[in-house]
Amino acid sequence: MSKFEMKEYEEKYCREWKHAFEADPKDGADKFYINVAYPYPSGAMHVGHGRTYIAPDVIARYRRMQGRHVLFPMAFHVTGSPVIGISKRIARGDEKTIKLYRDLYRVPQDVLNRFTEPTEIVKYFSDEYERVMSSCGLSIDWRRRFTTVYPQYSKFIEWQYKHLYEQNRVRKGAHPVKFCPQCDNPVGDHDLLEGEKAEIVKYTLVMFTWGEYKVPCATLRPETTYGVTNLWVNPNVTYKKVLLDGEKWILSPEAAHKLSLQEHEVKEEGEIKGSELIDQKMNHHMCGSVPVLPAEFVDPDMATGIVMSVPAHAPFDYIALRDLQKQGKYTDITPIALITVPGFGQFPAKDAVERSGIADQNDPGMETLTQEVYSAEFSSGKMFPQYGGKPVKIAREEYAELMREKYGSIIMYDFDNHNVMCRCGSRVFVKILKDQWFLQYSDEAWKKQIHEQLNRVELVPPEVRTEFERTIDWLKDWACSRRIGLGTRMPFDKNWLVEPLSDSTIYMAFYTIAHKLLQIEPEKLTPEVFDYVYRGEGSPDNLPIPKETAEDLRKEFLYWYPYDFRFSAKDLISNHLTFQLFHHKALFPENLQPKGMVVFGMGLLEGAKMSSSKGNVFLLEDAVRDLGADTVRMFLVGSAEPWQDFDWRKELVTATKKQIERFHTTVTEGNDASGSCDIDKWLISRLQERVKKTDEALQLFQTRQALQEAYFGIDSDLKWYRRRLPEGVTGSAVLKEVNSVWIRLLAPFIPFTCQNLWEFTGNSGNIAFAQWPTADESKVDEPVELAEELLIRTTEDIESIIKLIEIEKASSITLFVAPEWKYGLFRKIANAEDRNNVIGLIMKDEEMKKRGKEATDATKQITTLIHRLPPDLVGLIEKNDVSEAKVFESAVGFLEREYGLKVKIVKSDESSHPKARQALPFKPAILIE
RNA sequence: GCGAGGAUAGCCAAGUGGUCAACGGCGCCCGACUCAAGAUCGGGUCCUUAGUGGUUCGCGGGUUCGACUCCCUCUCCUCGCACCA
Repeated sequence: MSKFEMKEYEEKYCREWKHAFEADPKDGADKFYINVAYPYPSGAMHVGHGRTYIAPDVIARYRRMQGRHVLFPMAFHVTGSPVIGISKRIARGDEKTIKLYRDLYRVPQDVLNRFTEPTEIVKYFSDEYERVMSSCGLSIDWRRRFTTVYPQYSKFIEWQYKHLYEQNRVRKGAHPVKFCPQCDNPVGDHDLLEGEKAEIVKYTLVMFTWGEYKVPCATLRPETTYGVTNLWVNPNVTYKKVLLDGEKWILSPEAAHKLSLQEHEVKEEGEIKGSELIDQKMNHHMCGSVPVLPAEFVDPDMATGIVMSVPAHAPFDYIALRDLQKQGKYTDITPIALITVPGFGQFPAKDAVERSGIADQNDPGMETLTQEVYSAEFSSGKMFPQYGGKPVKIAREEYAELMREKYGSIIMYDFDNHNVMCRCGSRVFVKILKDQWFLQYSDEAWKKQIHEQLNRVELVPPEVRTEFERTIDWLKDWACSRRIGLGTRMPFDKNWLVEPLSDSTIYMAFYTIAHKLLQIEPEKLTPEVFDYVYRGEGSPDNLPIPKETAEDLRKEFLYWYPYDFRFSAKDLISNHLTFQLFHHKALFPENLQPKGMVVFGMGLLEGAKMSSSKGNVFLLEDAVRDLGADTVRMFLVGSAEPWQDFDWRKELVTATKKQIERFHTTVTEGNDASGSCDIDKWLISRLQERVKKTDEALQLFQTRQALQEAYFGIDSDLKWYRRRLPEGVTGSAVLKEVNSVWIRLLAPFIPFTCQNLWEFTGNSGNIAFAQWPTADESKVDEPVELAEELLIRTTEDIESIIKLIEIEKASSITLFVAPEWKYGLFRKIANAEDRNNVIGLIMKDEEMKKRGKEATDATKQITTLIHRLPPDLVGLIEKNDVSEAKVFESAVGFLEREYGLKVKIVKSDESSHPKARQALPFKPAILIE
């Protein structure tokens, strides 16, 4: 088979299969609905995407051949903002982006010019996706293809959110987000140039008063306010006087700006130098009047730029105060302790500093030291009795609340240390987004339902279950509305778009009738229509669509739903895969909930992580063109199980191609064979086991294991088969039977080649619908397999001996077959309760007693042998009465031909040769001389 | 840092208490075919060795007659940690 032919039949079948997998409800058929997370078509498909869709296709094809009525649909997710960014960058002439699309994805220049319009990008790539997916032989019903911005889909989303809203699962809330003022939009971590690990920290502002002014000190530890001895202000900073929500405040300029983004009205009124604040007295209800001390370490860009000092419990404060006191200043200030911590003395901060030997506040160890005291006090600290005596853990929240209620404290958000930059180059701040909509995943009752539901979902591989459980527990409310991007407007608040992950939770239900919905004018798809179709609520009469249409939609939905399995990459467990469980539960009854999920691993390219942005990808289209779709398929599902990471290595893929070619050659050649041979029975017997194992593996989605059996297993059986054929014979008629089974067994993996061979071997029709082979137990012949196993093991022994001796000296092989009494021993030991202590048992036998040492030696050897043989085999040996002598006698011709030596078979008890005594059941003594 | 999963011979990888020196593939080596190369086919591939024995399955301990397999410590890797597909 030349490369040319492989390509040729692949293209031919691709055309023929265009409509082959369109699935309509069929009465009496056992449906199987499988689906995959749809792609976001913003770039070309690479081989990593390939596996995501090929693995489910293999399963779809397997089930179809089993007689299941399979639905495998596909659509495109185009909601969200990435393509908007891409088109902007292309419009702006961004080198990197243009290079990626022009050179790596090979978008023609005229098309690229149109990419300044975001929808053009997804339009172009979704067509490309369909083309490439088809060329891979994916058995998809393409009539159901849609994108998430089709008006009919929007109607579906509106219907869904109307329900969620009515169920009170979508609520308005305010949340702090990372926000870029220049883009005027929240930014996710992937939008950041810098500071990706930055976290939003929630400070409590402790409001000191200074005359008519309020002086906010930001703290993470409001419970320590009783221990404040002074404030710290940076004398070199010029602070602002502002009117914040109508009150006079003093704070750093940066802080003023930050708070203006956090739902506060900030009006600038004037300035005041830090130095002017030094030595002023500030008041707070909880600590009284305290002085302001100078501190250059105070960062105006950190929270409010004014800090309260608790030298008893904060190492930083302690050292700073100590340094000033060393200069003879502020010697009247003494730390005020208010927390006891096991392992520390009266002043934990002082202890920690002295223990660590840190000399000054610029020491890099200060950070760790602070953390140490902070953690110790948080986990095991207790407030002094006069401050309530509660554990810090609890007191902190209580004080924070008290201070917000009584002492004018408010919350301020800021990043922890990091400088955060947007991709646009502008600095990112924390902004409170008000009126944002949230899905109430934090709702305990809802969570409980999902936990219960999860127990009924089949998960592959089973190990991911704990991760799902964790995710459900960990989920908080999810902001489900966006200002910009493509998508559907919230039906109850048209100012917001439904967030991209939030509009992709129940679209598997849309697939079931997508092709029909797309024929209906969107405005007719009212919530009442969907209520009837998807929930069976109301009546099909008086809907905007004809009654028959409504009933037909309802029927088809119920025919396919619930889906049987959903496939997705493992990184979606913590969002999409779990979200969809929540939404299914909210909208559909118990009998329509998801039944199973299969989670994928990631893809590597030559050992390195695949990444489009780094250009480290291999395009699926190129792979199919260069190596053939079947090669790509077989490699992607055969080199690792779906949930394991796979590594696309050119060398291995090329080897896969050769394997397919070998398969093709073997089948083609075997087709002409006729007649029959002794070994036929063995081959057919083995084949049943291969079929069974392949099937078992596929049932568990183990595509790799299935291929091991279906391809390599049968291949290696055939190897032994050919070796055992009489001289000059290349095969027998039995190969036709093997071929027929083999072709069908591999059809889910390499459908093109199998279709070609299917026709070559005289069949017609699409092999995708041919009958899946099943094992025929009546063809399993244990004695024959056992005899062959004995021969295989013996040849291996002979070969290892030949390898070790000087072969030119040898002229004959003698096989000494174990005597009957050793077989008796074998059975006795195999059946013994305790195989390790059988000597006593054996020696009760008078005959064995007479044999003496010979018997004890044999017992030891046989015990070891039994431990070393596969348990199944031990059972078979014991059960079947195979005459070793006969097996070897009939194989003398074969053995003599194999080794070019004279072969003699001798019963060991009829020989006086010392070697003969070594003979064991299933392990003849071998003498080569 | 937290959560989940993982670490097996040159590489990939199977293997969950005795079937294990460890399936299979790749690479490499030898042989057959060929004028030759490639492809294909057969064999070999830890050290030793008449089919045996020894030392191996991230590091270090432990349980057991016996551990790649069970338990503990540590090291390293991958994924996720949210408003993003």
